[in-house]
Amino acid sequence: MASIKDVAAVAGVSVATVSRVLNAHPSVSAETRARVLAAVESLGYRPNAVARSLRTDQTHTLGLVISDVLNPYFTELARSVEEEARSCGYSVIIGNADERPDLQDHHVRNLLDRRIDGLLVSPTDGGSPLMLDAARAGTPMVFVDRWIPGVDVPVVRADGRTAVQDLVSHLYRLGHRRVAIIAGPAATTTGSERVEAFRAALASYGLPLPDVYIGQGDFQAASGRRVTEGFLDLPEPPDAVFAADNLMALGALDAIRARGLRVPDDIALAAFDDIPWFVHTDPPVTAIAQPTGELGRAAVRALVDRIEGRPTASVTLTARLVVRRSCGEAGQTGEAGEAGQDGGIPEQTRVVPVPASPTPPLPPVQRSTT
Amino acid sequence: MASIKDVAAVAGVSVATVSRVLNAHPSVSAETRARVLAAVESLGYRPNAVARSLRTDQTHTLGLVISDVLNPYFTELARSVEEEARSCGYSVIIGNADERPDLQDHHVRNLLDRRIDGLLVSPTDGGSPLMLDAARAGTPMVFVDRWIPGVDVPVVRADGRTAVQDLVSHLYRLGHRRVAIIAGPAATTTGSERVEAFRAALASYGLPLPDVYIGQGDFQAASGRRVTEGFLDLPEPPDAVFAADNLMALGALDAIRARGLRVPDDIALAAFDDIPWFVHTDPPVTAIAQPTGELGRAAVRALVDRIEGRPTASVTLTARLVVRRSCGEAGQTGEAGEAGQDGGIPEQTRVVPVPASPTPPLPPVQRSTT
DNA sequence: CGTCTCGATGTAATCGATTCCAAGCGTCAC
DNA sequence: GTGACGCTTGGAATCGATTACATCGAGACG
Repeated sequence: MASIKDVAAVAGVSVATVSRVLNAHPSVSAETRARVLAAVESLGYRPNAVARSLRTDQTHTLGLVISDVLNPYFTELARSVEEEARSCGYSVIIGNADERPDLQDHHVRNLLDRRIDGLLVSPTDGGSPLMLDAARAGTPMVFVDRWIPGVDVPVVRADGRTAVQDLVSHLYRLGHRRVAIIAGPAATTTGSERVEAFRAALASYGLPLPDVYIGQGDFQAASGRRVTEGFLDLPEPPDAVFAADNLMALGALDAIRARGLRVPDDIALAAFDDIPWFVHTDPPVTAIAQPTGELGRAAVRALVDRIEGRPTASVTLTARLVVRRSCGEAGQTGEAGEAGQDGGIPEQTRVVPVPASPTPPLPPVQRSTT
Repeated sequence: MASIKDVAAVAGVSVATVSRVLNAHPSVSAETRARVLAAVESLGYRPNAVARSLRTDQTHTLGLVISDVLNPYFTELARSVEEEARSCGYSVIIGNADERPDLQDHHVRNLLDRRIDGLLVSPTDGGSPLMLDAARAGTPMVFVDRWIPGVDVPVVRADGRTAVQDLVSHLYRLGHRRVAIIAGPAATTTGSERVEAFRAALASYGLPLPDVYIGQGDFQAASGRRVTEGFLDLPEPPDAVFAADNLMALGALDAIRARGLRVPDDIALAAFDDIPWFVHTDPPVTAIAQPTGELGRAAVRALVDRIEGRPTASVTLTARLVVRRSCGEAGQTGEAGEAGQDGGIPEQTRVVPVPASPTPPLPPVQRSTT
């Protein structure tokens, strides 16, 4: 592959001049520039990004470490991250942790070794020494979706408390009183937060959340199935189940169907994270939708700000409840084609008109500087 | 960040010796090795992969350019590729083309600039000059799923002809005679191949595939919806629709539901590419399943072979029909929990027991050296 | 007409590794 | 005693770029 030396030789100039032309340095005569460009063209020369990175100490690359690519929520997040990064002149290298701390560490180490300019992480656990060290050492870093408490790193996430409150209100009005949750790993913020929000919302209706109604999942489908089976084996099974992510909801659907039970007649189901498929499941699943694309874009902007030395703010957006049929038929239906998803596909969906809620709603967007 | 020089200084040796220790070169005394390792440890030194790549002209990185990350088929493919690559000591950088040739080119160029060791591509179109040049220039390359005819690059893919034949046989037995297809872009091999296989299978049953029953899609949900609407507007709409990928099937479901029609009573639906969600849609969707994980692994193995100078073979695996309920109830039901997907989730599924087929079945696996 | 300035270009150092070559030194055989 | 050999180790070139500094020539100005 042709190098800058070859170009210099063909154009009859020094490598410095070639470099100047390539980097749009002003002090190159028009005539020389043309000659160099012609040489570049004729050789099909492309600068070696590796050499350039070594010299400039910049890779124009962002690392993104996510918990599970197979989860449509993270897939969409990854996509929006790449899109925004590209428009900012950065590439993205994705590391998939599969919810495994060791794999997460592997990817963080790998990305750091490659000298990425900045790191976007949705941590799988409470944080390995490696990640904490990196943060402390000044690697530009931003947490997205999940975060690690006590680390001085901006966080871009969605607050689901209002939406969870709306969900509980929805369940309550449909007559559900024995409600259970399939929780995510306690080590993740989203895992514990969603349980707490759910518990608080239930409490505001005077409903308990007994321990047997808290199933420990790991954000994967299989755990949703396992936990749901446990619920159904209880002497007094719940009449509604809330899955803390979409894959565990899928597992729950599996388990319920395997028992020959019907949603929502025998048991209601709702999920955190909305995905296109939920419109077409049997029945369509009521879910809490995060502004995923906006989350990804905001995270990239925050990280790029940090990389380029600008002040960086944490961003909190709000999630919203999307009512479908999996918790029971509300008074009204709204069956026709409705609000579209990203691609403009008609969705069988109703964004809940903020039902009467005993707790004050949160402001739609919070911003705080870190 | 500490460099090899710092390590050398701390250990009281030259950089050459440090490098030897790091690369497990034999001629270093045990005592020196220990001293160097101690220095590495105390400094938290990690070798700079950028510098190393520049010197060795190897990045130990594979590029993967896929057509659409949001398509669960490609997500799973990407995941298995990364997994296998990791076990071979390579990292993967994914480029998402979003079915856009310009984006595909952007990513190929970017990956080439980064001097990846090899390229895995599922081309969005017939192939840009850029990609053809790269192939000709000797960049180790392997096509996966889709390919570009006439280019001397190994192909790893699944043959769906048998499965399509099985599908048509299934449709025929259920009484469907007016069958339509939502095709992918003609520029992709999978786009045209699936139409041809479908047409051939129909012909073997004496059924026509008139032009009005061939809808032009682009592998995205919106096009599936649009094409299906067109079908339903025909004076004589089809009684069965075959979508050439899962996203277009999703769009078709949307369109059918928006008309208030029922699957399979009013119209049957089947899809190419099986995904976990198809088990839980209303109704569960009959689909042609590719051995996605194996495809990804085989592709990586082929590419690594090529990179490391071993002979490389094209690989063709076979897809199989998975019968569910979206084409109508067959004689039997098979309602209980059944064969699992990758994660072991019970699926409401029946792998078709190779129905009587007028054409001879293909051998299960073909291998040919390229 | 000499010098000063400025634009255009080249020379060479540098980034952080790897690796060839040479050198130092101890040991052993003759 | 000395030459050869082998084991360790260091010096220095190298990969392909960027960039500070030097140089050179031409035009401006006193």
